[in-house]
Amino acid sequence: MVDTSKPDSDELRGIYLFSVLDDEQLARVMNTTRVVRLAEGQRLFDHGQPSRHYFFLRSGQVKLFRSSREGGEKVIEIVRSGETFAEAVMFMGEGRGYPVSAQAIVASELLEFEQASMLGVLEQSTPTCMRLMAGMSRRLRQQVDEIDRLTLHNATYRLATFLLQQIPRGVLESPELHLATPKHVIASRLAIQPETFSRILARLAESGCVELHGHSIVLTDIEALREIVST
Amino acid sequence: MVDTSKPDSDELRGIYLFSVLDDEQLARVMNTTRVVRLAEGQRLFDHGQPSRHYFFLRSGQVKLFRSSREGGEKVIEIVRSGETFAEAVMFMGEGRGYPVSAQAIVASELLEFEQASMLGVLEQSTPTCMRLMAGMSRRLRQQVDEIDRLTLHNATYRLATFLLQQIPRGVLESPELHLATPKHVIASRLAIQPETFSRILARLAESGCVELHGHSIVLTDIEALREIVST
DNA sequence: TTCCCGCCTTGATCTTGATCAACTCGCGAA
DNA sequence: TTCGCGAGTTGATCAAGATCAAGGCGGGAA
Repeated sequence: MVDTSKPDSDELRGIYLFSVLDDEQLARVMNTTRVVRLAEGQRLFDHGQPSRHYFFLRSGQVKLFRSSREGGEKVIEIVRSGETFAEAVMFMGEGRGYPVSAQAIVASELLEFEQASMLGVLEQSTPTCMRLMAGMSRRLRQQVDEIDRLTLHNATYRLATFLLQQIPRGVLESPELHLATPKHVIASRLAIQPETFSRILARLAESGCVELHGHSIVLTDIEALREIVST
Repeated sequence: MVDTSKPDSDELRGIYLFSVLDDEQLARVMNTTRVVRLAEGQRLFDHGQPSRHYFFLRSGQVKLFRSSREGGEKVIEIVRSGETFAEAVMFMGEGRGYPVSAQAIVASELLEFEQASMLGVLEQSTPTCMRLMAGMSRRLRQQVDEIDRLTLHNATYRLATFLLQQIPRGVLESPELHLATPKHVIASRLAIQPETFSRILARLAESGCVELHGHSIVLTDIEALREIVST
């Protein structure tokens, strides 16, 4: 059961970014920490809005996205519980604001931290700097992978890649995936229209790669999916 | 005239990332620094290759790109003289290697630094950590912008955005741009095929936005370009 | 100077995925 | 239970941009 109250130091130290802070540093972070609850569909922040906080998702699901004037929407990332986000924004001050918008996909509970206090802590804790840099570096690489997929590969490839990534660690054959996220959100994450998403999935089922049961998908032929991805 | 020999401490301190190091730290960096010269078309490193160095481009031009099995190529970034690159790779160890390939577009001269020595320096210099994090944060935001353009906007929008970004600081009207880079490389940077790139440029000329003179482009109607971008 | 090669352009056609439209299904509320 | 609505599916058509093909042009080498 997830705690729905003020965080204690144990919970904070369980967050990778804070795991090496001493008591005094942790206290500084904790002083400016708030619990935030979002209803389904509720916005946390908007693209361009001055950024003063970063977040840890205790429970629920949050999407980070960009929207265009014409009503288009591209999901940049689906944040899952146990992850932090918007930490990297800290270093641009309030300059250009958040680079994306954030909205709860389902009712969610978050911890909100102040950038200012963290900056002070970073000055003192080199190991924490290293942790933060490692995280940013990983995300940078993921973004390059994303651009690669978007420009060098088609929609079927992207969907197959996504499905393979969803396989839980350790499962070797015919895993059953439960989509905890509405399909149209996943479609946007993959830069595919919902109709096309549905059609491609149907085609994969047709060819025997997968079996569809509503929100659950059985990958009946992983090798075939790997084949699509390695082309 | 650019120095073609071993760098001195003045040159290194001119590099933003090193600008706040003390003499001893700078010496450590300098000890493992090499000068690298690349002929036009020469590779510096390949995607996936174990990463032990990062670089500063003294002169010339280098492209960072991804390629697909089918021969497709997407330019992720065009590095210009005075810029550093591959610094962010430092934190993943030699884990998955360079996330992109690097190749000289024209004959280039670079400084090559060892990641290992820099990691040691970072442990000691919090201000340098801050600089590095700021740089990574900026790049992260640029990548989000890139994904936004690729998924939410069409090729004409991307090209117009590119042209507007090329306007030198301070120039207000009808600037003349000199493309220092082959058009097919710019096309790849924008995820457009060379033919389409050429056609769109022709259409912009047709409609009076720009005037084409080989590698030089006069933006005769900046407002019209802004209009395209703000749609 | 001439030749040649690679970059660029232009034209014709094709393909992927978007768009428009209609319908089904399942679920929550009254 | 029925209603209504949003998500998802399926079908028909469309359009942006890719691909295939054929020159033109310009710069470097001999």
